[in-house]
Amino acid sequence: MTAQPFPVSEIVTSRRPHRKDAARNYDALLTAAREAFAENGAEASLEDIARRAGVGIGTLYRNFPTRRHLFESVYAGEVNDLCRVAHEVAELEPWEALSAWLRRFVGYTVTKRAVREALNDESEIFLACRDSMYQAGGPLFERAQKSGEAREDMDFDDLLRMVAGITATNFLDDAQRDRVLAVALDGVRTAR
Amino acid sequence: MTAQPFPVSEIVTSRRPHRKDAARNYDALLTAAREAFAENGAEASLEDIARRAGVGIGTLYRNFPTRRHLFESVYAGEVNDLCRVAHEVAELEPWEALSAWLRRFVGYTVTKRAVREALNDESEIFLACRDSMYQAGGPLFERAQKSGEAREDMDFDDLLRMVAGITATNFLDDAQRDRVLAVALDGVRTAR
DNA sequence: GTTGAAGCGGAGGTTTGCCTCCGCTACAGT
DNA sequence: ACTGTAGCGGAGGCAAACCTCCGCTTCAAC
Repeated sequence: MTAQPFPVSEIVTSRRPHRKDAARNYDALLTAAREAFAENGAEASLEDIARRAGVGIGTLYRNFPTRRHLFESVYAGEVNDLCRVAHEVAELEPWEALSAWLRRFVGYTVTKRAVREALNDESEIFLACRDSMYQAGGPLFERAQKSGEAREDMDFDDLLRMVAGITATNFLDDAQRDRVLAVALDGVRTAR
Repeated sequence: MTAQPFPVSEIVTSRRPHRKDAARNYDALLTAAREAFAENGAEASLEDIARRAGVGIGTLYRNFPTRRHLFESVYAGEVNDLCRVAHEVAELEPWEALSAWLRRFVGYTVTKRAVREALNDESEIFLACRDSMYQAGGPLFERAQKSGEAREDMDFDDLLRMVAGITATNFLDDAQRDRVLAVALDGVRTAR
């Protein structure tokens, strides 16, 4: 949520301010935005986000001149986390590592809800974020392919979109989501 | 698009008017709405729909008092079609029948785009539509299960949500969508 | 043809969200 | 402690979409 020394955050447009109160507001906005985007999708009301964060609408616009700036900052934060997780799971067995990482991927609610709208987006930041996420997660998939556990006739982009699509859907409950995801991943796995 | 003698349409709220011009407008609205919903999701502008249909906004509201009436009418039409298709494919081999039906399911763009928002909806009409769709499509799935081609540890609702989720996502192109869908369906199939 | 009623359509009031602007506040450097 | 400036916040103007209402049009029954 705050700054961290990872590739993606360098690119991100708006910088966390230096003054103490301002920095607090910045963080509050990011948190509020993540919540709002998760709840209402990428179209969430900016005024509502400012209200949640307990700041004026002016403050929101100063930190994030456009809705896109805000959205991209939140998105970049999640991508960053995912990149870090990819490093953390690298020591597990191939398939285990991949599916652990995908489970984390599922947990990122902003991306989950908005990825459907944003995944085709051409903006520089989105592309950069996707790149670094693909660089972090892709090897996990390739490793699983090399070890013979993941099928060869699909690529990492296919996989991510599949998982994103499934997790963006409404389910009766979390159990159903997990069940469906497991079925789909069985399709990714080669002969069991 | 117009009236047809199938279960669901009985329940639908708004009736096609008798007068010739009125009936034409009604159909035009339904067509325009389907287009608009497919393009912009369930939040499409009603004024835009009226414009596309070449009628005044007042006419739209007379036929469909609320956005929901309109949406439900379009939805019901697609459900109807799907029910009919289910009968048509009944003579094919079990797995073939199921996947042929699902391919048609994928083609229904309104449902596809909006199902994610609507599939948990509690409205009477939605429930009724889902019921009749499940009654039409469910047997195809059960047949595939009995013949040993579909796994037993998931139900038809799981399957539909999985397919809906995947097809509602953005893909680079249709080829990718088909590829991903095929992978997921491989997960549904039992040992090949 | 006449005529009554069903249907039409869009002007306009209302709401909701976007974004700018500027007088006020409070931080941090000296 | 003082003070310049970065930062605050919300009033208010604008745009978009919603929905109602009512005078005009057009159908179809006779």
